[in-house]
Amino acid sequence: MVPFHIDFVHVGFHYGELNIEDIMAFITEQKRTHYCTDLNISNKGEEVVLMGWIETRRDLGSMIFVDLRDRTGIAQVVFDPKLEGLADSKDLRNEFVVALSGIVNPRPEGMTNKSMKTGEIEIIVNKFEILSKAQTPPFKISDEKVGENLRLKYRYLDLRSKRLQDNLKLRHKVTSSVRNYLDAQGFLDVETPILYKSTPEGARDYLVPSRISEGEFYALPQSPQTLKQLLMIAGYDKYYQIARCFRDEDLRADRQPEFSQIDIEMSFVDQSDIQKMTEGLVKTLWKEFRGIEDVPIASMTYHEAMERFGCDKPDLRVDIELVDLANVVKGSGFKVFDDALAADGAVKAIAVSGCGEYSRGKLDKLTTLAKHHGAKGLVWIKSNKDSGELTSSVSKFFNAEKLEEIFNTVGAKKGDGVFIVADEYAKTCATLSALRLHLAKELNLLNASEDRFLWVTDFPLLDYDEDEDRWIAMHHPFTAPSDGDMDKMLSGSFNDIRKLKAKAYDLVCNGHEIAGGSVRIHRDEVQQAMFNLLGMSAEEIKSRFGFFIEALQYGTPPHGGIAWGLDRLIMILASTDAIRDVIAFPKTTKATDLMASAPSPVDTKQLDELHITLKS
RNA sequence: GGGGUGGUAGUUAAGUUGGUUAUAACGCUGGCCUGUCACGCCGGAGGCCGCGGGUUCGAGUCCCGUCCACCCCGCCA
Repeated sequence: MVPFHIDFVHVGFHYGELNIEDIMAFITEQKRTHYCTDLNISNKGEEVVLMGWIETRRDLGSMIFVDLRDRTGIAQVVFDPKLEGLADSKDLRNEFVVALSGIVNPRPEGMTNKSMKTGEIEIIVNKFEILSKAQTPPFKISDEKVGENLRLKYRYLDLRSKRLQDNLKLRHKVTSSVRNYLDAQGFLDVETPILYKSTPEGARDYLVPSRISEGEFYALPQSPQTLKQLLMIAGYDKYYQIARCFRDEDLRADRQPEFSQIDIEMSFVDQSDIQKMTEGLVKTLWKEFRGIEDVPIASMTYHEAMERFGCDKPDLRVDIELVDLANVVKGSGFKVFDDALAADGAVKAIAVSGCGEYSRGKLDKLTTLAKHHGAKGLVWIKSNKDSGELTSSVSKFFNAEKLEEIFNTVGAKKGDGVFIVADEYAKTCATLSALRLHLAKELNLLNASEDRFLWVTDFPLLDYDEDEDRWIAMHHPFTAPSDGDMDKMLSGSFNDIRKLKAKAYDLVCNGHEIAGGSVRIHRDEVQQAMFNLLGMSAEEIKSRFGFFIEALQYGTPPHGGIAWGLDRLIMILASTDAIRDVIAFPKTTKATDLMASAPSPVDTKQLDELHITLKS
């Protein structure tokens, strides 16, 4: 007798009603022969054993149809409750778990269901057992309209849905394919620690207090960056890992606090070798999962991307580009434009078809959007779609000819709207880039049926951090400067620190950065110079990265690598726009787990062991 | 840290200028039904209108605060 005792009563039924001996007898004697969707007309007449969940039941009195669901999908099973041993079929409810045996039967003439994979057959049940009852679920598994907070709380129910099962199956297949690709090229899968060292450069770390070393902390890795470089120093040459990474920053639709990277590093290579290897992987994946032979991958420099799209990860599915108006509006006497140009800023514009008829209200909304991105305002010119007559928010300042000239310079046509931003270069770019994407979505100008890849290369080496009043690494502090800039960096003999370029590259797909990498610094004096540029004292360098600088001195091969955002990759392949849809147990935008209620308070005893006292 | 959208039955939503007992569909539940597949038919139960204040004779509705979810900015090398 197997112990079977649950001492609480659920609404509507009691678990004790189930006979555990019958249950165990059934699953001991009757092994599952098929998954639901394995079955088709060729199995006609076979006796099969299925196990799964009740998706729906249709009780017609002396005949009960049940859609049985398992990992593969759904098959219709038919009960006659008058038959011996089948009376309990009257009690079946949604999400009950059952085991059954029956005969595969072609459905009667005219009764097939073409929308179902198994719609030509049904299983006539001759024996079954309820293995587990279920409370009425808080939502129907197949209901796609249910709010996400409820689905996150009952994630294990939502995971039963076809949508999430398909996504997780896809994820499995993609990672398998990635592993096969890299394995075939001689890459070695090496695991690196999750408990590691805090390197407060870049994202905020998740910290783990040490019990044994009082007052000291581990950090969860933001990426295995230094570790994989150490593996190169150790001679492992070609490394990869599907690595879990952690960043304690605010979340977005495509950002989770813990996520997976396809982390890759290679020795004795230059940038083009890494790009070639990456392109091979893209093409392999897109062939396998999209059926596209030799998917094209464009390339442009960071500078070009900013000039043309105002963004370092442009979505090329949107056919709108930024146009520089400096030459056209220079000395126009319009203060907003003149001031921006005088302050070394920019005046740029986009032309958008279909905006010529935008109402004042809509234009005001766009102005608000522009202000949210830091611009002081938004200048618009719109063109009547019939007459082509121009109206503008700045018609007081420009005569008709000048407006016409601006309109034409931007490449606008009859019925288009032109939007102009004059501000600091970065703000101008950011605003128009956001506007470009917003309008493309609003006006359905985005060709969602194709994926557009783009390499963005030649990133600046450094970026200025206004808050901290210092230079920070644009990619990360291990990124090598471009060949021409190496000596300048070492000698400090550069005129403009902004102009130093990095051997860094991002792979962009549909406006998502799906992979990013760089050739690394492999000489310790260069690495030292880099840390110096970042304003780190000798002491800081030693305590944070001393081990790494030292390691560089023991024979470091030239090396570089790339890391893919695995979740974003799957997201694109699954055609969803939320990263939560491709992660089994995701967190909310406040980084909590609604199902398990994590994070949560802990016992004082636990805190004591960790030598931690909470403020207040 | 800032901005936006939403929160009404188990679910999804409606709820008018503040005014009787807060609606509907689905789900749940009892009954009937041999070809359903969004089964159908007849009946029933089900509400702290997110939470806390306030205004008012009267608040789901107006005001203030707060919590939660989602989207965006900052942030995310």
